[in-house]
Amino acid sequence: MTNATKKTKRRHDDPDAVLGVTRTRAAQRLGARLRRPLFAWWDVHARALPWRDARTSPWGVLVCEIMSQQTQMSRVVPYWNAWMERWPDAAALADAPRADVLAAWGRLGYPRRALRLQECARVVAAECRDELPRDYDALVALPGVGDYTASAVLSFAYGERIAVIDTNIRRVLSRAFLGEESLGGATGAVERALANAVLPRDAAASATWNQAVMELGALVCTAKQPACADCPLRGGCLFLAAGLPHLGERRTRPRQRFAGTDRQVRGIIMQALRDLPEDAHGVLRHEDASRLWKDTAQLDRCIASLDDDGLVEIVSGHDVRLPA
DNA sequence: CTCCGGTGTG
DNA sequence: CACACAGGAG
Repeated sequence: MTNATKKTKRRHDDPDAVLGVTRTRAAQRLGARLRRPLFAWWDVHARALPWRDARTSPWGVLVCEIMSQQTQMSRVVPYWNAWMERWPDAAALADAPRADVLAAWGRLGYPRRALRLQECARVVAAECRDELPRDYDALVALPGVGDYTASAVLSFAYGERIAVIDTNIRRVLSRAFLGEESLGGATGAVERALANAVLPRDAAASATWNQAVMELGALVCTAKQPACADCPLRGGCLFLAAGLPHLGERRTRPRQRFAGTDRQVRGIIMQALRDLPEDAHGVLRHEDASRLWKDTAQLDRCIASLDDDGLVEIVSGHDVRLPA
């Protein structure tokens, strides 16, 4: 899916139109006031993650962001280091066998991300002269790149002034500036407008702001147990002032259990394929696959869905292997 | 809104 | 055991 209609362009970004002039100005004033303590905190507490090295290419930043989708940074670090050494740019990744790409993805989870990353690499290599676009619409049109990832690349790799909105930033901004929890679900117009209202006007400062707010959400302003005593925003945080109302509340109803789901079964199959012995020549025979899961109907359904997703290939009718 | 992995943490 | 985690696509 590469057509431009799959993702909507950013709209409703004008804070005045969504929040009203008064609330917008109040948020801007508070944001300006909190910037200094936040940046001071960032200077001291920012984690020394490898992709924060100034020499990291925009492609390297993109790889990091894709790997980090729904995955903790600490788990990403070793994968990113090995990945960038093996495939330093889009052109290198584009030429790799899909089976190698999926195997290298290892236990990061959501292996479709690996597939999309390679599709993305092929587009960038073939259509963009191996150079990642510096344009929101072009980025968001790439496979596996949504609003968050496009914004993160523009802000962190290119230094453009754009509001980055992820789960951490939503939580921190909603708490500090609105005094309430960010409820689950899609990002609302209010949250988007708020992010734009408090984003520093200066481009360089805006990139630091995005990173610092995100880092604060990861290390201090966490979902369940925020360390308000250690927070650089405590002097102005509306959520703290209100007594942390409804701390940890979510609108989304509890997720389906993992045990017994297709996700677990698919994961087991992918793991078996990654860990196949050498003498298997990359092929998992159906007889061996059926020992991975008791419910044969579910197993076969999952193999079929993995095949549909391009994550496996079915050979000789019912054996399975990673795609070439 | 649902599906899509795997792991650290309380 | 429950739950959150630098989301994206159908």
